[in-house]
Amino acid sequence: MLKMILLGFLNYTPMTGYDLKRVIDLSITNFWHAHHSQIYTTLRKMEAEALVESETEEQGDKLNRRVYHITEAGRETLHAWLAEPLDHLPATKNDHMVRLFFSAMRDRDTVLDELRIQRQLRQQRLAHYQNADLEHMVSSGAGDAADLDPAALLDRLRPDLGYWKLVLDYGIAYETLYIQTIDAMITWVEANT
Amino acid sequence: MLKMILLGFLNYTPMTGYDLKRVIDLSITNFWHAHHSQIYTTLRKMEAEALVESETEEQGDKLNRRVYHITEAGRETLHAWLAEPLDHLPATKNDHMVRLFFSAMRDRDTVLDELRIQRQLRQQRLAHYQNADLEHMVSSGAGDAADLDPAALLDRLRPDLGYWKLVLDYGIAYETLYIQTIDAMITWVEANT
DNA sequence: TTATCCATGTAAGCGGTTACATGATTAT
DNA sequence: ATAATCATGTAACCGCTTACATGGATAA
Repeated sequence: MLKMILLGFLNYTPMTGYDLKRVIDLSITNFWHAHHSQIYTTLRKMEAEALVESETEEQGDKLNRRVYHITEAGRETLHAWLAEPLDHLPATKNDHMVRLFFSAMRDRDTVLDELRIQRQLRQQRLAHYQNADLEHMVSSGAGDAADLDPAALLDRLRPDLGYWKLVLDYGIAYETLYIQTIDAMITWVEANT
Repeated sequence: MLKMILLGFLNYTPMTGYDLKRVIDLSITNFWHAHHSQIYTTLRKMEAEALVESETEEQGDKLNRRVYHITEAGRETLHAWLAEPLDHLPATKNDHMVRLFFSAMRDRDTVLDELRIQRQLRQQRLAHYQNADLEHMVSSGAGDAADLDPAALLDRLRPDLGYWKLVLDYGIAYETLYIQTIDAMITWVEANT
């Protein structure tokens, strides 16, 4: 999966591992994440599989940048992956719900504390989503597309913007629901324990 | 995490690895899951850590059942884990949203197919949740609590039932929202691509 | 001057998946 | 007769986290 994500971003423009880490953290971080260590090692594996190639940008006394670009084989792999519709529900994990499941054996106050903390964190994430301005993020170079000027970049990514907004809207709807759910949970715990 | 889940269930009653696999799949499966191979190996590790102990039930020509029970150290570990409120948002992963994010480079029909397939799967899960009858599941021995009769079992698990229902209600609300979101996505794709 | 950003890696180890392997019992 | 359920394991491998390690450039 991470391989496909890296191919997905490299399909826009060549980037370093550092760039990829940043761009993931600025976009799909709440649907997929990876530490830099994993990204660097995965890129090496992908190069061995000929999905990407890299050139080291020599730059004097600074640390060299290793810039990766997607290969034709990489593009094919990416498109093959996207061509086959996902035919099962992605597995979800949610520590908080698991803990809630076992909460009859906990202190009432601990449960309430946890619910309030989670509520606040969800609220923060929601605010972050709501303040996100995709067009601005793209044109200010969040994607950092090499040698293009902001306007040209925005133009090239115009078709993507619609899908990115769909994903963002889902994030907003999800966090909103989660907060409502937590509120109902708090009310129930206060009344029934 | 899996260790805590196993402790959580063993805290109700002693069980085999097979039982634990089944009870997880009947309860929190949509918030956490594990293959039987992982459960068996994890139980062995937990026994080495003295969190659980096991006895092998000899039963003639049938395959022996290895019944695990929680130890005092296990109970302490479980309670310590539950006592500390979760202070960060659990990481989420969602292949479908990641794929949607990259969907500008896909065929319109592939995207729509995928959305419709995902919608159907979500609908099935929702129906499953809506048909779930917690009291019936407990009293008919889904938990399989050893030597207790259904009525006594239900009585003992009465305090848990409230929390289980909260988690179930969240599941219902989540799937409902997801289906609505997919519908909006389908509409958008049909109109704009 | 202190912290953050840029930039890249290695290594140990745990978590988790997939596949292999076996075999009796019970339900359709 | 066939499939599903009960029941337990091993092994290879990949994914992922955590920690270690380094060092220049830039901003507060």
